[in-house]
Amino acid sequence: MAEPKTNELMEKIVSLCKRRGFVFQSSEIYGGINGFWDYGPLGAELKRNVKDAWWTTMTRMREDVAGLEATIIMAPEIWRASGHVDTFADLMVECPVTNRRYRVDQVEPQSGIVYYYSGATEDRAKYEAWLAEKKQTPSPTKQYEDTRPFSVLVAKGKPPESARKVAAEYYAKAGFVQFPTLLGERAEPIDNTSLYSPDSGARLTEPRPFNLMFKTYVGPVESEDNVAYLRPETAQAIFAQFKNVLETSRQKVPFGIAQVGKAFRNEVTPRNFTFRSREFEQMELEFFIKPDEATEAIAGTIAKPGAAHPGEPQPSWGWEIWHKYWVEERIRFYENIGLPRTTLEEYWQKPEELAHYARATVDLLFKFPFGTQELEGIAARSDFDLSQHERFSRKPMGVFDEELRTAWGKLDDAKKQELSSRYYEARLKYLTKVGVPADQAAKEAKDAAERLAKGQYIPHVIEPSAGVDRLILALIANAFTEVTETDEKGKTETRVIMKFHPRIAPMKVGVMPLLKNKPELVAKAREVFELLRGQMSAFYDDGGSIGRRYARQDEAGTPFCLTIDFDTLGEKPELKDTVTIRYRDDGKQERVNISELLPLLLSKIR
RNA sequence: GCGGGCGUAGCUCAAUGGUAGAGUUCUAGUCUUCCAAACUAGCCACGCGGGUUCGAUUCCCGCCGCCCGCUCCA
Repeated sequence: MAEPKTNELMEKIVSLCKRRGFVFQSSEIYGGINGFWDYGPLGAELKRNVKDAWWTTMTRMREDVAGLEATIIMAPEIWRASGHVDTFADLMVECPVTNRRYRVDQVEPQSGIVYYYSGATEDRAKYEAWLAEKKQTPSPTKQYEDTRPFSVLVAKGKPPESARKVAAEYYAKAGFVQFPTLLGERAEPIDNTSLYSPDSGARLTEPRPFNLMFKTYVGPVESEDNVAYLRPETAQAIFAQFKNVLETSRQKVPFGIAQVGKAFRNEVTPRNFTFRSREFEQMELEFFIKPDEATEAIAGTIAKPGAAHPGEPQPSWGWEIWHKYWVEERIRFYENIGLPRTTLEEYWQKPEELAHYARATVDLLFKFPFGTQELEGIAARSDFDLSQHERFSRKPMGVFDEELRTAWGKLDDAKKQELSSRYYEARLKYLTKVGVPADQAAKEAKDAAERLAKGQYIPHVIEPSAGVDRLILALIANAFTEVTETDEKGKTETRVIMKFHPRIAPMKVGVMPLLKNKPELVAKAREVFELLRGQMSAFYDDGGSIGRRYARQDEAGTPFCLTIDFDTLGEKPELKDTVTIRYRDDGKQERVNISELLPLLLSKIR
């Protein structure tokens, strides 16, 4: 149940975003287009600041990360290697009870008895008991019957109750009725049908294309031969260019490749303002590490993570501690741009929730007004990605590690044997999982283990992957502050202050003359404005009263306002060439000499 | 994708089968010595398309969009 309060808050945030020019609906004059959003003047500055902060933190401030900017459209084979095409390229049917999807041509034909139902009505006694327990009144719009026909296949010899159970689940799930009484049951034997769900027996949905990737054609001819996709994530480009970056950046494992860019997913239901959009931007790092067997050969042991930030990277770090390291680094980043740790949640995915390639995944969640939702996922992806690209492209993705070769030579035989066989097992497991025939898999795994002994391996990956647009939304929600004030006449007024961290605030400073109709004040204010612009985003404003201008800047989230008054001009000689700096969050004011302004402000926004 | 609600100035809301009004914002001006002051003037709207009708913002249908619940989110 959504609290009405949170809806109200979201509405206020959406309204402010439009009113102040943070976010507009895409193509609004044509009625809008679902799942696409534009950033207005303030939103564009905010987004740029956030991306710059990420880029600076992740690449410029680190010696072990290099940048990349790849294209949105890439060779379609990339998406076959990554697994994005396979699952979704064909017509799919869905089981309405378990929601599992099947390729329509891969549903095994079944035989048995089909139980047909013409619909269901509400079991009022159960429904009312349930309402009483939940202390709710019935919804006036609630219908008490569902007239959609439904059918279930059960194996011969099974009792009709098993069919009824599935049918009841179906009707209850669809929402018309909570406690269905089934109508019009009749049974019929059937042979070799592919219309029913292999897991629940429920009648499958009509086949429909189900590909969440946007499709286009390269070249003027729209044929199947030149189909291409808009990338659904930026990560794959990093893997595809791994070797080129490695060779040109003079990096050695462990190192990372960072990229910021657009990605596209044809979401079934975009929701929650910009949170789930069809066109969105990602900030992704793929951090390549040695397999644990190599690390152990070099360092003798594998360091394990504790509860705290593990500190500076060490040669003994295995994948687990690297993973923990990146989780902590990413939380620090959010703290640095004004999202306190208390607004975030860490969610360690359970083994059964993990994607097929992942060894561990931590979601960093933000407490949005509409619920606690993912901002970033930090996945330990093993060597899955590079291995897949090696298999599909037939280009070697392994690296040669001098350190490993030297260390390996000094190991005793027992240790060599142990590490070798662990590496062999891991490779075998991967190869088997992706469908390589058993004898071939065994041979390839053996080759890989032999290469390891010579200093060669396919790096493993830790991937911190963040959504820019949902981060912007989080920052806006976090900054949004309402202040209600009552003046001496008893009139209450609610004002909005956007409390962005100065580092990411779209406008850093507002410059204004105290009075607009005094040319000396205006001239001096323009002079101060010229001094600052170019060094930071600055806004000159002389419209309306000074209070109105402050309020406007508060709503835009500008952390500092400078006011030029008669003392600036020398009315009080000791205050000549000083201005008032006014702070957004508490309205406090200080006098600052113009010559000190630039260093002072720069120190606050960096 | 299913079900429900909604759609009138930038925003918040009104009225109406005979082409719309307020507050606020915004713009310009007068004034104004620090937190949305006052006065004057001005700009700006019936989501799109079809139907019924002499006439539709109003009634009906379709589409688009937004919100809510389910679903989806590799």
